[in-house]
Amino acid sequence: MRDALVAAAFRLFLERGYEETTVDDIVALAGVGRRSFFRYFPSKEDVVFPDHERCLADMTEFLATGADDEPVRKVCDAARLVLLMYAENPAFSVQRYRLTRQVPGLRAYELSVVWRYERALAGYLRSRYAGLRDGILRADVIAAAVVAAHNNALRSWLRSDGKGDAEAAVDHALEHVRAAFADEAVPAVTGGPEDVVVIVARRGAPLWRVVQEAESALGRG
Amino acid sequence: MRDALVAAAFRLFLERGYEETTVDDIVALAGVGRRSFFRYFPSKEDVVFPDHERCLADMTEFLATGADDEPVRKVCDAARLVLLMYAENPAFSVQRYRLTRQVPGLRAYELSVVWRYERALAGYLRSRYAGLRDGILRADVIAAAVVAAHNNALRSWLRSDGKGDAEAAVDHALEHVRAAFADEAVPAVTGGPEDVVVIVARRGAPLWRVVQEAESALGRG
DNA sequence: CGGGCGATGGCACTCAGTGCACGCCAGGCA
DNA sequence: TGCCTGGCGTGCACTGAGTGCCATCGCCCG
Repeated sequence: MRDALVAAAFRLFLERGYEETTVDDIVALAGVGRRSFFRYFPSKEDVVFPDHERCLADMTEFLATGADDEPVRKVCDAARLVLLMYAENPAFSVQRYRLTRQVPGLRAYELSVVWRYERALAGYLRSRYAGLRDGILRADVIAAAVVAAHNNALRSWLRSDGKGDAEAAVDHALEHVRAAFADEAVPAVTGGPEDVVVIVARRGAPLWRVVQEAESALGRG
Repeated sequence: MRDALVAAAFRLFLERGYEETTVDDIVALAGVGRRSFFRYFPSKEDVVFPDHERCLADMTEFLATGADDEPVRKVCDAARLVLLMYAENPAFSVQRYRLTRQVPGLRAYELSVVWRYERALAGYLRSRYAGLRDGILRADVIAAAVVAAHNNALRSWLRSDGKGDAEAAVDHALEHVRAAFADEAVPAVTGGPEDVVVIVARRGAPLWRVVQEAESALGRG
């Protein structure tokens, strides 16, 4: 029933546009009652994002379990869960991307979905950084940066119709964030002509990590 | 007329809640026709954010003019414009904050407003970083981080009913971001005590630049 | 004084979303 | 077998946001 409604909805959305399709059209095509639509989807927008609720639950569970000695790495891995959901069904994801790009209402809805992911990441980081000076600020900024990097890579993959290696692109983007905010060492990547690199490491950081970051910052990693 | 509608709307929103107030109620209190409401505000949500359109225009203009030798500093200053708008009218801002916190629809709308600010910042940074390796990625991440830091400080100020120094809080938050992503030097600010610093400089870098970067990294710039 | 003209108001309409009650069907029980 | 019950789907009527269209009114200009 759910799947039938999603299928009917997307057929019509792609055929004649989102705003030009009414809920009555969808239920007529799916052969079900109008009232049933709103049983399965609280709003017309929800039918466009049928799998985010599950993915958000997965992310929350992921953040609540397992090792977490490196919070930044953990939230990067959590973000990758979202990419996996998109990559599960590239054709569907690309179609939805085109739809959300040209329908302001859907873009706004997507923002609220992304916001919930970001709050999940930030909530995890806040608890991990509790007690640190500016821990909450740091948590919010890192969560925002991770989401931005992930979405940057995801969108460029979607724009290329799902061709190319999405995972590699996301890994590359997240690596930038991880590098800028890593919990152990912070390689300084500057924007201008990069003839000077400064690396600052905490006392107590494993030497091999410092060496690794140095090599990476110097482009010889 | 605009102001009258905003005043009437907020009186009712605070009195009996946002969702419990219809547009008919607002126009009845303001003594104008229902059709005129939608002339001034495209939707019921817009009446809650009557000044963001102007602020966004101000920000866009600010980014398009003046010096821009340090892009990160520039976008931080642009973000401060938003704070100024909030600080112009603390009582109103606090009321609106309480409203948006408890009405999901308004929160979603606010997200789309924030998103437009973020895209303005990112667009500026994208043009400044054009040509750099991963320039677009860097632009998006920095814009997201700046917005997150700004909002973190802004919200904690709003939560305290507009007491305290909002500008100082935002300056502090933005300084974290500026430090992490500065265009010239990138001091690595981590959460803990930074009592050891390792400096690596590329062969061929001017010595004065190395000294400069080191001082900056050590927070003595 | 008459003719635009821009701002306002009224009216009817579409469509999303909701509350309510009815019908249907499956399963437990005497 | 007949009955009760609880959940699921459905039809219906209603509210309220948002829109298109046209009438109206005040105002400036020739």
